[in-house]
Amino acid sequence: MPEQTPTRGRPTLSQDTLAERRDEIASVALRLFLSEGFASVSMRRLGKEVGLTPMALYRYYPSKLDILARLWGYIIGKAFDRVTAATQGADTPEDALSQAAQAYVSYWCENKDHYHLVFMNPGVTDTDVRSFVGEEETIARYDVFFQAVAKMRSADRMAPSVKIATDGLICHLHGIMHSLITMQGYPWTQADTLVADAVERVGR
Amino acid sequence: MPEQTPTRGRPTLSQDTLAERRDEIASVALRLFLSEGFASVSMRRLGKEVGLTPMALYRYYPSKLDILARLWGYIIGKAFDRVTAATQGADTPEDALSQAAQAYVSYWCENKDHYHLVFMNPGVTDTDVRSFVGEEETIARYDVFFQAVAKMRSADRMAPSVKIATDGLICHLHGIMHSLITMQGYPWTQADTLVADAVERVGR
DNA sequence: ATATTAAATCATACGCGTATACTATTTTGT
DNA sequence: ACAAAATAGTATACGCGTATGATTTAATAT
Repeated sequence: MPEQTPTRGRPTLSQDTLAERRDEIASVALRLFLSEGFASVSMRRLGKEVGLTPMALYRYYPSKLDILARLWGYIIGKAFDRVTAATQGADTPEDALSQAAQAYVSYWCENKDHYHLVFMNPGVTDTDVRSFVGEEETIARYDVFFQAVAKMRSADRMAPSVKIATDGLICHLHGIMHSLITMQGYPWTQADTLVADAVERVGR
Repeated sequence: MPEQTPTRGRPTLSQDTLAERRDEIASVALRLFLSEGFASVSMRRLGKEVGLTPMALYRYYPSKLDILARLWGYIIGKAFDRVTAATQGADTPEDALSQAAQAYVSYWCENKDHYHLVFMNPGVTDTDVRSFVGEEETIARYDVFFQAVAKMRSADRMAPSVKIATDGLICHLHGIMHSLITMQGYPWTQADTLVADAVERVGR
């Protein structure tokens, strides 16, 4: 039953205009969320800035959180732009991985607001995150780390040991970010030392 | 200027009754938050269960989040009860650390709701967290890990290398928990493998 | 006794995200 | 031209956390 379009009645918005308006909303939202914080920007406010009634926004996104989710890809993209840039100047595989890790962690630590937007969000449910992490595009970004680890070990990128080591490293880096950002009262060792330590381990 | 108490007017609640009612509220809140989730339990509902007007709760806690913060110590305590119990049966320092790490991570992974309550909370600000992590009692709990690492290396618990290694380990474990719990769509290596990997590294 | 004072408590109200029910718009079939 | 139909958009309302101001309570000074 291929859900055929009805012959009468107002037609749905074209995919183009739908996408266009979603983009418009997302770009305004990005600006506002970054400058004033996710929680502080209300749907009423966002609607006003975009030129829509608050409820009209729901024609384009099912919830406020979904608007945020749309920005994840963009923000993660920015983080990885810095990561890949950092690997360019490296002359050894070890150095490349080290640079990548430092760049990744320092991006999020320097942009705590981005970190909160992506990793620490209010009421982000499993399915929400799944829809974001599940995006091929986003997963693909993390391949930089797999490549770097594989090259460093002159192993195949698909080798099980590379998978374990890289998953471990990514978790480790996330843990450093998460701990240092969210538990600022604790006397942590400084980030670059922890990252260097984490990377060293991957080299066996 | 020692802020002397006025001679007229209704006296403030005694520290005892204040503490008593705070405890009463906290225990009802714990029950409800665990069974129905933090977000789903409204202050109106909590007030009704405790036998107070919603706004009367604010005489005892400045915000809903502060009620939650009061429960952090309790929940973290439960996690560490399991951690210390796990180290009892161990016969080598290596084994003790391994058991401790596995117990810590599995506690949070098995009690995702507790994890969210403590580590992933909506709108937890820096100062909020500081007030919780800053509590001597909570910080002291983490000493199990420092002790275990020190013993394994036959080093002093205060040695800088022990500090770095243990901070790194704690971050690593937090990262494993955080990543596996919040990004369930990603094909992670399973937790115990990652934890074993993390622990092995601390042993040089 | 009673007025005075300060704390405790409560009632009301605000802006939030958004569910729901309504109106407006735009198309096709007659 | 116009009725019917289906989508786009809007107005209203709900429960939320909680700020604010009014009311009640419990003590002392007269």
